[in-house]
Amino acid sequence: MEQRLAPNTKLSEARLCETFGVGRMRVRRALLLLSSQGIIELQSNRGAYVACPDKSEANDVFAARMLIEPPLVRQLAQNSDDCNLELLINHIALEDAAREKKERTEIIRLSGEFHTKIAQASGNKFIFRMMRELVTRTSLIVGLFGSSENASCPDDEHSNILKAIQSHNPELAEQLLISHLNHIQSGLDMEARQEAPDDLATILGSD
Amino acid sequence: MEQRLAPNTKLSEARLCETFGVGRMRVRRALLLLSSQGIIELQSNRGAYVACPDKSEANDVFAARMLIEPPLVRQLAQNSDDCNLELLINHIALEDAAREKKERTEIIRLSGEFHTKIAQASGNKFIFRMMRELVTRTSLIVGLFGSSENASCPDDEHSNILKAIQSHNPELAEQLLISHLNHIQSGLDMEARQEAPDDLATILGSD
DNA sequence: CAGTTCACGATTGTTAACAATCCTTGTCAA
DNA sequence: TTGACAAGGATTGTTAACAATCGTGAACTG
Repeated sequence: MEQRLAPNTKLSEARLCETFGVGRMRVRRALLLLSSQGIIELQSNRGAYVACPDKSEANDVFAARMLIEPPLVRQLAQNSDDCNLELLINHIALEDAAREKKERTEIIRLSGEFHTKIAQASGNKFIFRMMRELVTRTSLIVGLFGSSENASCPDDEHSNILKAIQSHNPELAEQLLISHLNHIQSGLDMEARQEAPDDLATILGSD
Repeated sequence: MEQRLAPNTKLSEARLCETFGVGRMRVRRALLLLSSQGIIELQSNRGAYVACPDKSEANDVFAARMLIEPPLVRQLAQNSDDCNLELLINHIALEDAAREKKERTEIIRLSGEFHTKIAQASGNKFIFRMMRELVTRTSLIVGLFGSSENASCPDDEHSNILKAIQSHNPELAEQLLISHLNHIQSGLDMEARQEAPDDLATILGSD
């Protein structure tokens, strides 16, 4: 989920209608759904604006992830057969390929997706949903506060985390993930929020 | 959030319209929101049915809560001043009062609310939202699989948990909460799902 | 009698017109 | 010049009619 729309951008119904060639009803339904996920904010009689998380919200997101993800990875390292991990193994391959081809857009997308796939590998539907929301929100935040170069997760930390999981080393896996999250968070500049490029492209995956 | 509607009950738009005296648009919007929270299930061209979690989903819910809630309570016991806990203290008073008056409905409602207030006391918006969804889903499950007598959380376990938090005893608080969740889960009969009373009353709090 | 088909009623999905609200802009007065 | 105010346009919220889909039951056929 890449950052294509600047926060606070207004999403007018009419514009979305013609952009996607779809009726107003569909657009309004999509906007309602997006607002329920906190991706946009609906203001009564005023329209929809893409969410603009502030410093405090950013901290909350990372605190929530810090609460959930480490024990999740630990648990995964404890009791997971290679069958469950196939998803993650394939994912790392995709990430490597994208990094080799220097497809920046794809790298960013996959970088977030890795974390949702960790949740998916747990096989728990609710944990998956929670993590997906948190990762989406993290993408928004990184797009807002992130320094331009390390917008993606640094280097091959993902790969190392997976290796720790595969070798059934819960402590290491957990520790690596904690470091990883800290790296992401410390790569943010909480003061000067930069304007992201206003692109207006394909967000709203399925209406 | 009490159980007033049997799972798999169909919610027809027309019926909801006249029940709540509101236009079809409002109803549809509410249904979409409820479905996004997993409370109901929307089937295309067929209508809305209240969700009917199965055994596996029930396990997932408790697993997710087991992952999140214990460290949350531990954390709360570590760094919380009495100011943050005022919410919980007042809540326990409400529970006691309701239990004294034997207001069964109110007891059940407050019993779930205690757990969302724990999340609220953390001050983290996202954790609060996650916990609220999990508690709602737990209510559905308890209504489905719960033995009739212990539909609410047993006795004064809530009160003991709060005391452990107030006395800054993280280990005890965490342990009490784990036991508490286990009690709730073990009070369920996963085999014969009983039909809940079909009442049709005020769900859909705010349209 | 069992099974299939078709038509009708009921319900949901969609569209378009209408109402209400908000924002802008132009005007006027201090 | 600046501020308040009002009119107009633009945008969102709502309603009601229409279209599409689904379930049911009767009629028909083997």
